[in-house]
Amino acid sequence: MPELPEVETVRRGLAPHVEARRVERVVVRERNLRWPVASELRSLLPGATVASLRRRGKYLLFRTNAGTLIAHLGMSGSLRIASASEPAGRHDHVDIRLAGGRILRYNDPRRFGCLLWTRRDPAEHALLRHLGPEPLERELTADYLYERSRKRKLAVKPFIMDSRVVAGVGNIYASEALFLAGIHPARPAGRISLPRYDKLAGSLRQVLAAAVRRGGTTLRDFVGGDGSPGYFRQHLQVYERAGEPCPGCGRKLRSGRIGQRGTVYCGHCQR
DNA sequence: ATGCGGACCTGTTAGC
DNA sequence: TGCTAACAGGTCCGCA
Repeated sequence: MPELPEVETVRRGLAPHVEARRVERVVVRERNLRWPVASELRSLLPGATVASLRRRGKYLLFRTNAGTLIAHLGMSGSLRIASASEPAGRHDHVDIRLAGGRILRYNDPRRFGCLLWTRRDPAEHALLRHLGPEPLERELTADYLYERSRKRKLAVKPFIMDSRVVAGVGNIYASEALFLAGIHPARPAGRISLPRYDKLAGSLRQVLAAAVRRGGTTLRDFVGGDGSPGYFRQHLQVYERAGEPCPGCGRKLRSGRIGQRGTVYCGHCQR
């Protein structure tokens, strides 16, 4: 479900509901996520007040006066605001009840997500420490991508999906950005010129920003913090469009597996 | 250091 | 209609 634009959409939807709000109670129904749900959610979070909700890559950071809740939605996770009267359903693993009566509810069928805790600067947490630059910030430059890719034989698609290289880029937006930049997804990262990385950095920024503006991409059931779906799906150029005509040249879009992930591309427009 | 495959889970869909 | 296999938006870990 969630890549950077979806996580940012969730953050924007949730922020007004959680910021400056005190946590009253936490109910953990299923501890077994990717890692066990941090015990601090029950020992330290109740009574704490959320100061801010930030995002780093695909991680959501709920900063409180007692520490920071680090949340990742994995592949199928969601966080939404529920009313106190809504009964918990299947896969509703954690409820965080807020002052005012509403509930921040974590649901995750596949349980690839996580809810962790740190009392220190979250940027220094082991999971965040090695994250690459934010693609929507100025720190992601063509020079940076060019330097990091030298001598790398890895295909460019898994290269830009590596969170240590760039934070927050998943399968959908990697596919889309490479199409926009006219770069073949299987091309070795180290065999791409500086000008082409300039194009790619621009394409990444463009596609991610456009997706954020439209509330992300809803493939199955993604909904933002306010419950509405994302509307970027209809703007996808190649993802989910294998066999359809390329928007650029009209030839059939091809599909294959690159770096163990399904990949759609145009064999003519992308080199 | 790099790159690959496996692992964690459930749900949906395609194919027989 | 029903069973099975493949695949799905993520990413860490261990091994070669």
